[in-house]
Amino acid sequence: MQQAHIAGRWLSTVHRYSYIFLSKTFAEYGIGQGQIKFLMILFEQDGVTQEHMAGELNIDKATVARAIRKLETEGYVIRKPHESDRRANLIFLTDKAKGIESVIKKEMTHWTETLTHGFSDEERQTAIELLKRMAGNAVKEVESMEEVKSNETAE
Amino acid sequence: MQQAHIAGRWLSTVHRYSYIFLSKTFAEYGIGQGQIKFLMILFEQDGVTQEHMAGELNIDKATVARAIRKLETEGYVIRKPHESDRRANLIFLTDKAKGIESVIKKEMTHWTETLTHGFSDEERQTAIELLKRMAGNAVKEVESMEEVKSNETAE
DNA sequence: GCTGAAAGGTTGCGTATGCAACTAAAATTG
DNA sequence: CAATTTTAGTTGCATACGCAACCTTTCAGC
Repeated sequence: MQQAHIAGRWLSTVHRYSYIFLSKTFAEYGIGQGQIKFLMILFEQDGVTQEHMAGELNIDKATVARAIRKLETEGYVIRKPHESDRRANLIFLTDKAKGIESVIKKEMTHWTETLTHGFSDEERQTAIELLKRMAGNAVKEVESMEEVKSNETAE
Repeated sequence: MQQAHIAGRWLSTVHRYSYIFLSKTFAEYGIGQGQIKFLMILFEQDGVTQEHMAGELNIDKATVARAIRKLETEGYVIRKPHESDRRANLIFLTDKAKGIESVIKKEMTHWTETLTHGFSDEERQTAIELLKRMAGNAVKEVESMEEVKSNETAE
């Protein structure tokens, strides 16, 4: 085996090039790479809170707030106040967003196919599964670091 | 198979949590996540140009310039003018950097082990190999997009 | 050897992100 | 039910990054 610490390098390269690709691809729609993931969530389940998205994507709620605001400004989503919890908003797709749903999904699929070009079906499946497990491990580790920290300050 | 476009989600989660972990881990040394990759390059080969690093990591030369400046400010590297090419600098590690080389490598290995927790040796190996191929595919695709663009403007 | 193109670096600007601090509205608890 | 804690969201600040424009220096072609 090579140096174990080399994994992060490829990960970081894939991430940065995904950023470049998605930014260029959706620029003509006024959508940045950072907003796509929220649209993808909404395509699955429309009308959720920002908190829900933050939890679903394991992303900071401040980042959610800004991404949703940008999408709202561009006319892709609207915020409706939650009827029984006045702290929360529910986020809904507009027709403008629904109109480009298929384009977005097509490009996302295209990018995944690009990344896994030359992979066998099995390798493609394995790649996704291993990445999912890595994501789970990453989240668990960082959360355990935070627990340690909050226990310390509580003493 | 699930939706193909789901791969990017895990990728992005792993990347963001790597960012969080590495930022926290190296904060006490005055080193950010963004500088680590350059130190790793220098641990392999000391005394290279910024251009070399940009090529090696497929990273923008402006980002290299800023990361190296930060490392220089913190006393981890020095820039020496290239003796035969007055445009270029050669970047060398200081003793301060060499003194924490083992710590950095240890933490990087630890993080990789965390990400691949519960993986068999074969899965760990596969994960690294598939990521490497994905990175290669990503770079190739974006470069081909740029070629198309420059051909268009040249006409 | 000039001239124009290419290469190495830097800086300005914009985006995506995390963290900390904040507000306002629930929810919990004594 | 009043006081405290938690939750949903926003804003300020800092970091990492890409792209474009720029400056020097080097190189290639004539």
